[in-house]
Amino acid sequence: MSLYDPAKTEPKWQAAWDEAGTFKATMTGDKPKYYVLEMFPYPSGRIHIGHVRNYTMGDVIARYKLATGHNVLHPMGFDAFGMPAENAAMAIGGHPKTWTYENIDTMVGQMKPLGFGLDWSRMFATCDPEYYGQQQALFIDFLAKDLVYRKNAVVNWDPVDMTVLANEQVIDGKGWRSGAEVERRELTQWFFKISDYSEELLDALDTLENWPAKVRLMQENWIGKSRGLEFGFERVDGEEPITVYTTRPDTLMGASFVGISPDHPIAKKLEAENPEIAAEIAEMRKGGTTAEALEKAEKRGVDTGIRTKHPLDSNWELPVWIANFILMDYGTGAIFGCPAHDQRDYEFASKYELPIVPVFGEEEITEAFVPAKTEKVTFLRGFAGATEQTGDEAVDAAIAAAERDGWGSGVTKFRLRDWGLSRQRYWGCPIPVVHCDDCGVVPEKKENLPIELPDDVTLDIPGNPLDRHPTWRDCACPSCGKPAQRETDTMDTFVDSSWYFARFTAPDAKTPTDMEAASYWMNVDQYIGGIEHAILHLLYSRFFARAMNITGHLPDSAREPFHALFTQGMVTHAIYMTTGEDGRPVYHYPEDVELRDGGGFLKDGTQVKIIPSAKMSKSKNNVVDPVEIIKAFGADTARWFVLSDSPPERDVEWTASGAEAASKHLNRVWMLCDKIGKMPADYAGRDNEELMREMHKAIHDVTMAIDSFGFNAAIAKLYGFASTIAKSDAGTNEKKLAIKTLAQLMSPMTPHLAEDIWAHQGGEGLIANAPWPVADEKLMVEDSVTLPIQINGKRRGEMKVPRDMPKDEVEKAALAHEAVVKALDGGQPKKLIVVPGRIVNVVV
RNA sequence: GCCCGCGUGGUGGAAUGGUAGACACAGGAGACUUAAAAUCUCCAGGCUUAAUAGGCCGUGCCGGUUCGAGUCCGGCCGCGGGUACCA
Repeated sequence: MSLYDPAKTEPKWQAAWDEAGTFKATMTGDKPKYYVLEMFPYPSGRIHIGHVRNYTMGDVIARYKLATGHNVLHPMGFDAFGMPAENAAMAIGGHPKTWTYENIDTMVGQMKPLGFGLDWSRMFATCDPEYYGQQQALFIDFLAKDLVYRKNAVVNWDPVDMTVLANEQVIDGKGWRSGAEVERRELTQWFFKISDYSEELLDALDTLENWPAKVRLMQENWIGKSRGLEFGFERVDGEEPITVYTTRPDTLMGASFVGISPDHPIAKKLEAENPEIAAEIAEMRKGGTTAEALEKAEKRGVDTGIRTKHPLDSNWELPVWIANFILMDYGTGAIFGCPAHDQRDYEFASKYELPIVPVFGEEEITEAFVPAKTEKVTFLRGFAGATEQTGDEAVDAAIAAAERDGWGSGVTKFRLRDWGLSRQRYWGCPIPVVHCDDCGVVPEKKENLPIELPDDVTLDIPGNPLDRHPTWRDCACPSCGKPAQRETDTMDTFVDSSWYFARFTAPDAKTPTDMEAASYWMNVDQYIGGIEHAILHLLYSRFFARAMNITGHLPDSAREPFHALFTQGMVTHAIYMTTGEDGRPVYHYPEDVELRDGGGFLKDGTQVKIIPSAKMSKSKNNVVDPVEIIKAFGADTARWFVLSDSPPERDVEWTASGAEAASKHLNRVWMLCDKIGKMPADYAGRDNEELMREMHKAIHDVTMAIDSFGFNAAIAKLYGFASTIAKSDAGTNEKKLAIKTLAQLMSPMTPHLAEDIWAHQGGEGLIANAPWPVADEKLMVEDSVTLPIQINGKRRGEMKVPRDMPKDEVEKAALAHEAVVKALDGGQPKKLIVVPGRIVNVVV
């Protein structure tokens, strides 16, 4: 008996696919096209098991679509700019570029043996000058169409290292290297005008029928359309009124104070004039910029001394406070505080002993009362609408009243902010503009692109090396030719990943895209990636597709670039952590940790802290390298194993237990094939009809499962079908057909083994190109079904009846069933429910 | 804090509102073998019972809708993702 040897067969079939150009994407013939894309990886060093899972899913779809007669585009590349390369250069020396390209080589070397059906000829990395040069061209075109502009925005500022920090580099409000308390500081930065598209990006979500509902909901909430009232608080001192925006104008009679952001113009003016307020604002500016940090920070405020008049009662004066929880970039940067019906206002008012006056509900209040706006409440101090009304009705009535009396107007606002793309970092795409003393900010000429990053930089001291490079900044003004200076900010890496899918359609084009290729291949028919990208990456890409359409780089039909989206779950693993001498966490690889006595220990006996179940991430070292499984069992086993058991959309805690069993099963299938190959050609068998029925059921079920991303379900069916073939006493012809069909159904998951079986059974050509089998529904039908019998909803028996037995006969048969007779005890059933082919329920 | 998910045997998980636990892993028993490996067969949610039959309980917790709820609704608890400079 010959054993299946993946180490020999897998490279053989990979070479055969290469030679036949099986996965090279072409636009030829009249076949329909299919573009399947998995989110490209960051080249962190080595691939981990999460990558294997993700790319195997995409490959199953790609191979299945190839077999169902499509021109398939299935490319791969690398999202290669970003902080980890700089961090590596700081930590271990070397150059980000070297580190990145070496990682890419390693990862490609690990991916190729997995046998993915990828068109490798289209591969690129976003740090290739050929790619980012085209990205610079896009930026210049966006600039010309007013899709990019400059404004001030806050960043995390490390006052010791004198550098901007990423949110990830701020730990508990302190800089990760210096340990200094981080401050929020304003810088002039570049922004994409994504907020101009808020309404369109929101409305178009309804057209994305093949996206998960949860992703659409998350984007809807992120865009955050709201209707509210904008109005001015007149100042007692007669200065310009303070304009506020509120989504709860119906609570205006519960107003307790007017709050403004520390970044509000009034606050800034006071900061410059009044040292006490300046000191207080300096305190408020401490800490990082994340929404989480701002929301969780203790409420803090300072009375400006300014007094305003309540719009409904000019004798009612309200104080103006600067409050740390009010954001300048949402609404107008100013609010009125209604502590009775807003949790944050309640905390603030309690702390500073400001009045808390309920508008609806009960007079006595011990916490903020915030019912859903759809709920009906009784108003104690309403000023518009009925006494009893829902929040929504009250808001509408309040806006109508304000508009009627002319002191405010209803407005629609969005939470979505413009996309800040400036990064004060080296390893990113240079922003192609020049600062000229005479001409101002001028875009670079396209013929000068790409503006390449200089190689001769050092990252041993904090800050952006482009700023301190002796010559790189110096250039001629593209407009007047006088000496000028380059922009030293680089682009957010989200820019790189917002159009790579379009570039894959023509990766060598001398313009960002080639319209013919883009029109043929776009949109991505099936996009696959992690749920962690549900908002930012996918929203930015949707914006970019629109911007690229406006600038003539994508057809109208590609404004929504991803036809269908599947979000796979993450592979998680415990994090093993110790604390370094400097007090900062040190993360250890799973293979360096031994688990015993309910704890984890390093080789030197040090106990590690175990943080259970977190997303595999290079920065936490909780990654598992698939190389051991591939070495021990081959690519097919790894592919089969990562798809089996867990539903693809669910997170899965990694464990290798079961990999060996998966390998054994594949071997069993091979031996079954070998055995069938040795059957006498004329053996007639007995179970032919039954085997053919099971085969057609398997074709049907597996096809359905693949179509709906139920890979684990497909694999469960394939286990069953393999076992059916093994046990069946069918004839040689039937068995050969069955094993070839099994191989075809397995081929998207275990392509090498499938090719081998196909060849062994004399299949024509490559199984990768063989047409997908089609189930004959007529051959799937069984004549009888087993109906469970319930009494009062609990299963008490079952009966076997002909599939097409009429309902009244089923009823009769059920009533004659011994369990029913016993339960009725001579009486009549209260109700009898018969669901044909499913169930009988007798209510007694 | 806010937004979005998820929660089923020892484990991964299955189940168009219709027999909860398919299919696997780990485990147990057996067959084959001098032995081991490999392979094959069988058992297996919990409690009750000598065992079987039967009965009771059971899909994070509490409540609701329904002839019938893992599935739908409301409230809680726990875990995960995102939170605009990690990618």
